[in-house]
Amino acid sequence: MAVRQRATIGDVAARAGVGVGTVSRVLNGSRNVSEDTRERVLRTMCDLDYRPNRRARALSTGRTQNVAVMAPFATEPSVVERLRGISRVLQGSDYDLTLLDVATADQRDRQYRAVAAGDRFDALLAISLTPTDDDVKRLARAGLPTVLLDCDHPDLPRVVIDDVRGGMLATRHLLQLGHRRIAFMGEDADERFRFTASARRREGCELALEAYGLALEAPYVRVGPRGRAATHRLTDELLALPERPSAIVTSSDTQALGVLEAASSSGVRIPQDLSVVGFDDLDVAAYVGLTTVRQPLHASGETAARLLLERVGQTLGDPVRKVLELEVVPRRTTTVAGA
Amino acid sequence: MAVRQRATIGDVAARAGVGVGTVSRVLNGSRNVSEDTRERVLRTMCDLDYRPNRRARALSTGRTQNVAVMAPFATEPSVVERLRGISRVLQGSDYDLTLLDVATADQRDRQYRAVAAGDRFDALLAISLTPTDDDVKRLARAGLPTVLLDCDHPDLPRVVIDDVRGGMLATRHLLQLGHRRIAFMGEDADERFRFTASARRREGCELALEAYGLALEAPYVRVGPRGRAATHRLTDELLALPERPSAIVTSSDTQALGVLEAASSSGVRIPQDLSVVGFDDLDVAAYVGLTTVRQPLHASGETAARLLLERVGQTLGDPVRKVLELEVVPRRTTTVAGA
DNA sequence: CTGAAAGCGCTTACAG
DNA sequence: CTGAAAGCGCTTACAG
Repeated sequence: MAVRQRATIGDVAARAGVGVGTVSRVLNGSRNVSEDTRERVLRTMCDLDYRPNRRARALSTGRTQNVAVMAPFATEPSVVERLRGISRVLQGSDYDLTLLDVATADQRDRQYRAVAAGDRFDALLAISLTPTDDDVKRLARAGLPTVLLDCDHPDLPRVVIDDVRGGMLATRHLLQLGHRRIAFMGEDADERFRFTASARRREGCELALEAYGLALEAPYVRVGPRGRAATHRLTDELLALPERPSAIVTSSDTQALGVLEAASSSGVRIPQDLSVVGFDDLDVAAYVGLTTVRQPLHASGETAARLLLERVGQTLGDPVRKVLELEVVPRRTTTVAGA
Repeated sequence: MAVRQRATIGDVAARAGVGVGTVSRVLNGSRNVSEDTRERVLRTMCDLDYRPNRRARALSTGRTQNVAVMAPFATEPSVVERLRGISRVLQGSDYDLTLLDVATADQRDRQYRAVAAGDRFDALLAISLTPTDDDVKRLARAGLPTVLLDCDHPDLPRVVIDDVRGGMLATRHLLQLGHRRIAFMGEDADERFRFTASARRREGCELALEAYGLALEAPYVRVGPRGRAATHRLTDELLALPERPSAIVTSSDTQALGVLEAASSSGVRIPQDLSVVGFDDLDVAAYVGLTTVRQPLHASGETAARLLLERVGQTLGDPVRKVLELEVVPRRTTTVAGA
C-alpha cells in the first residue's frame, strides 16, 4: 500500500472553506475565531484525520518541543532513577526527552557547546555535570532555559542536596551506635569532571567526628576510582590497618556493595565485625539490606523537570536553588560497636 | 547581551558570492561543485561560524534526525543496560535519541500509534514491547524503519535471545551440581503486555528436568507480580513446602535478589541450604555473587542500534532476526547439592 | 558546475 | 473575526 499523504493545514482550510490562517488560529487556540468557524474547522480536521506537522511548526516558531537531558548515564547508577523522575514529569507535557549521554569531561564540554550553539532543543536539564562560567554564558546568550540537577552554579536554577550534611548523617549514625574508629571511602575527585560530592561528604564525616572530639586520620581515608576492583583494593587496605576500623562510611551504594563483597571474601562479618553505610538508596540497597543515606533520586528528577517546564517560554526570574532532604535508612549492614 | 542572530545559508551565499543552492550543495557533499567554490564557501561558513538549521532541514527533507527508543524504562531494570548500548552506538551517528518510557499496556498502544502517526522520528527502536500486527502495519505504512529488541515479530528485524534455552541452561547448571528438587520462580505473564520471557524460561526449565527424567511439579512453580514483597511471599511458599527445594531457578536477577533476601531472613543459608540462579547478569549480580544466566544486555542494545542505522534511509531487505548467546555465570549462590 | 525559483507546512503581523 | 501574504531556512529539480 502506498504511503497515504497526510492532510496539511491547506487541505483543512480548503475543505472547510476558510483561510489557512484561520485553521492555524483554531489550532493554537486563538480567541479571535467565531464559534461557528471554529467548530467547522474542528470537524474538518477530524474528518481528514489532520495532525499538525511538528517540523513545520518548529521552523516557524523556532521551537522544537524537545528538551535535552545531559547526564553521565552510562557511568553513574544514580542517574537512572533521576531520569525516571524526569521522564515521568515530561510525559505529562508536550516535550520529548532527548538523552545526551556524557562519559568524559571532553564530551561534557563538547555537548554543552553543541547544545548552546544548536537549535535542537528548547531547554536543557543537566545532571551531575557542572557547567563552566563560559558554558553558562553561552547558554544564556542562546536563550536556552537550563536547569541543573545534582550540580551547582549560582546563575542557574538547580536541585541539589547538602553533601556535607549527608556525610555527617552517615557518620553520626555510626557514632550513635558506639563506633569510634570510623573510616571514610570516597571517589577520586576528577578535577576536570568537577564531581565534588565525594569530597564534601568526607568533609561532613570529619565534622561529625569532630563534634565527638574525634579526628579523621589520614589512614582512615581512602579515595580511589570507581569500580569493583578499585573498591576491593581500598577495602583491603582499610582492613589491613593495625587498628582496623569498626565502620566505613562510603560515598555511594555501589561502593558500599564493593566493600561488602570484599569484606565477606576476607571472612569479615557484616555487621558484627564491620558496619557499612552507603549513599543514595538505590533499589538494590533494600534488597541487600544496606544501611544508607537516602537521597530522593526519583523526586529530584521530578522537581528538576518541573522547574524546567516552568522556565520554558517564561521570563526568567532569579535562579532558584532547591535543596532536597536526606535521611539515614538503617538496615542490616550497621549495628552497635563491638556487637 | 542581545541574542546574536545565527548566520543562515543566505548569509553565507551572499558573502561568498554564490547562490544558496551552491552552499547547500557543499553542505551536503554534492559532487557537482568545483573545488574552487567549495573551498570559498567552506571558508565563508567558517568565518561566519555557520551551522545548518536542523529544523529547516527537517521540514525540507522530511527527516528529523531523531530516533525514538520506546521501552519500559521505569519498570524493567534490564532496559537500562540495553539503553546504554543503544546510546553508545547512536553517539557515533547523526541521530538524537528520544526516550519514550512506557509503563502500561495502554501507554504502549498509544505510543505505537503516536509514533506511526507522527512525524517526530526517523526510526523506532522498541524494547521488550511486542507490537500488534496492526502496529506493524501502521509503522510500515508510515514508512518508519523499526527494529525490535527483546521482543519478536516476523515482519520486523529483531534482536532476541532464546528464552527456552536460557531456562534450560540455568536448570542444567543445577542438575549438574547434583540438585534434583528444583523449583522455578517466574513473573506473571501480563497478557496485555505480551511479556513472554518468563513463561518460555519455565518451559526450558521443564525440558532440562525431563532430560534427567524429572518433572517440574506444580507446587514447585511459583509465579507472581514483580517487586520485593511478592517475591518474598513466593519464596516463603517454596520454603514451606514439605519437601523444600534445594535450588530455585528465577526469571530475573531482581527476583533472585528477593529470594536471597527472603531466604536469609528465614535463616536459610545460601548456597549450603539453597542454591539460587538469576537471569540477566545485571551489574549488581557480580557484587552480590549471584550465579546467573548472562545475556549480553549492552551488546544487544548496540546490535539493535546498528541494525536501525542500517535501515534508516535504506531500502528494506528481509527482516533479520539476531539471536544472542547465553551463558551461565557460576558465582557464590549455587553449590553442589547437599553441601 | 551553478543560479533562480519553487516548495516543505506551518505562524503571524497586516489589512480589512 | 478573517483572508492573503510573507517568512522561517533549508533542499532540489530545472534550466542554462
